[in-house]
Amino acid sequence: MDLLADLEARGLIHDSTDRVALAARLSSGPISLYVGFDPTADSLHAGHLVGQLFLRRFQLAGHKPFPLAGGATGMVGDPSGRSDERNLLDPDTLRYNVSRIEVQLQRLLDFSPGTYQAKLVNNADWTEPVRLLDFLRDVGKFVTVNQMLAKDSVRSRLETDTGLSFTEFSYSLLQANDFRHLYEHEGVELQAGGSDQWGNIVAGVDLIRRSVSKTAHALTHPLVTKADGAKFGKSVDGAVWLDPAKTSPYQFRQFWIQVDDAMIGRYLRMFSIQPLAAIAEVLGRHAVAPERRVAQRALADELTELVHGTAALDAARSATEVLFGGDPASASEAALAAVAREVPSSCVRTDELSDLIGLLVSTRLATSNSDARRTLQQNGYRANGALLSESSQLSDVGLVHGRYLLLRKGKSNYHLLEIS
RNA sequence: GGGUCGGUACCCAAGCGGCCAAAGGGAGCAGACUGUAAAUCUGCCGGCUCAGCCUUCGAAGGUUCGAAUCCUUCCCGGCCCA
Repeated sequence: MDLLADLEARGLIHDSTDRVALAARLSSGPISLYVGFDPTADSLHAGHLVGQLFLRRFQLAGHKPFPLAGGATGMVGDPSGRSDERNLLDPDTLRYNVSRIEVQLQRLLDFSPGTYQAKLVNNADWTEPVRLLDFLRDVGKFVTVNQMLAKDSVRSRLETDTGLSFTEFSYSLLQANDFRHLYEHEGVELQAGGSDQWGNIVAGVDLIRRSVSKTAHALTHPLVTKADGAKFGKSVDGAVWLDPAKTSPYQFRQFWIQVDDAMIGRYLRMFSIQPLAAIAEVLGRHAVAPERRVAQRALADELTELVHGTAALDAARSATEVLFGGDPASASEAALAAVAREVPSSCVRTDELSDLIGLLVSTRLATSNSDARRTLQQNGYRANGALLSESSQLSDVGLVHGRYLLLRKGKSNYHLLEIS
């Protein structure tokens, strides 16, 4: 099965420029391609994985991937898919964000020397030196405002009260210039991205055709959604980040384990780099006994290892065994140490145990004293597996290994206390 | 600038002098059933030293025994006119 057919079967193709021409180009030999990531935050999130894995899939097929950090485009703000003007981030924040994202962009790809060696680029490198007048002559002259106004992202914004600033209006020119720059200096012939990027990508294809009379290709994937159509990549606590300091490997893995049955097949095809036949086999086993969550576990393990590494995956798994396995009171010391690294934890003195309500609030298992009381009345808390009530004394609960107290709210909210 | 309608808890949205911490829906939290799923059902969903008390209904003043509800001024938004 060739690469395009594989991507198609995985539900990863939303749109492309001339499909026949692209297929012909891909089969004629290695191609260089890029996917851009703007530094809107100091970490990428789960949704970005589709784009990152796009590069990975091409690299595995022998092509050369260019992950791009949007140091320049991030300064301007992409209006695509937004109903209002973005707040500009200050340059220091952007530089910091770029530095964080670059670390993540290097994780999933092979950077060792070879024909398909990945190369990290930052569009600030070639955009910042460009002089305004040169830009207007070398880029602006090849683009008509008529076309730009026709784009959905622009047109929808023209009808709003806030409008669209010239800054954001210009965004697609910068991205188009990126594509042309990479085409001319790195031989990049294909740009991929989410379906919301179609207009920006095609702007680059057009610019390349008009200014240097060459053919470049565009390929977009559908944006990932949840079963209810809600935005993907958000968990209870917010976005699912790739930065382990923001979303721990344990939480990251849990996010995938908790995926609906209704979506797991689709996600597995979109996110797993396993062959489709292997995925079909996993889904087959899952269908026989869905309660075992075979498919969710397979996806969770694969992605956790890919993003956080084998050691982090092992730690997350052993933490999971304690938290969702049997009695936490019988967990080994090593397993509890793993739990401590993966779920929120804190150290308290013995005398602090007497203030149950206060402790529930300070561990963030309750948002206020009232909330703590309510949840206690509703049998929402357990300590080392024992149900707590308003009159419970934590000092009466036996510590595990003489110093651990595992607090749990509901089914999957934990906080580990280490008593000193 | 004139007119007019509106600003209520995380969001939408009732209430229009006491029965209002404020209907209803959504989101969220807990419980039941399950499979760390979905659906369904139940409870909760401002705060507190919790049978009670305190602070809220754009802001500040005022009328009243009593105001989210009436009056004044101001701020913000929709629509119409200029």
